[in-house]
Amino acid sequence: MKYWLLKTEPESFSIQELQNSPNKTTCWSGVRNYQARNFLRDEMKTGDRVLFYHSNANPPAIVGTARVVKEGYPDGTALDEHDHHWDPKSTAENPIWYMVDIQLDRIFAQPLGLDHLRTVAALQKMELLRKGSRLSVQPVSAAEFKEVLKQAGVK
DNA sequence: GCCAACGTTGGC
DNA sequence: GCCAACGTTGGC
Repeated sequence: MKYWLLKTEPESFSIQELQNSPNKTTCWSGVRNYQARNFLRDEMKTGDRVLFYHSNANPPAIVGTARVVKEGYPDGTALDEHDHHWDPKSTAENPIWYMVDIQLDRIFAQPLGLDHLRTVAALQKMELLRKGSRLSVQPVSAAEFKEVLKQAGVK
């Protein structure tokens, strides 16, 4: 099993919206970065655990966890010319962009803000904390995932 | 709103 | 293949 961190701007799609989604499940569409695409298409597997991160938020924070419930498949929003994420280079025969489905696991009682995460020794190597880190789908080590749960008070 | 850090594009 | 210009991300 692998561990991941997914970023989202809560104004775009928040963990509360995930909780209110049917089956607390959503497709993770709209990723338009090749490195992130490769993780979605090739490496994320059913059952993998996900840290859910709110970027451009007050404060920016890890706000909960989810699980991968469907592995990589073509992102339909890339094929819809009326969609904001439409990409004319992507076709049904040759899709460029991929997504997975995730299901909410839990919302943390206390969000773990960036400033707090930076103080945790065991998390100093997290990609999220690296200056200039922009990747919206990031691998997380098992030790880091475990530490985040510990910081969140999850047993 | 600012701006540093990145990724992408396209001329050459 | 280089790299300047441009667009985007995201903390602050």
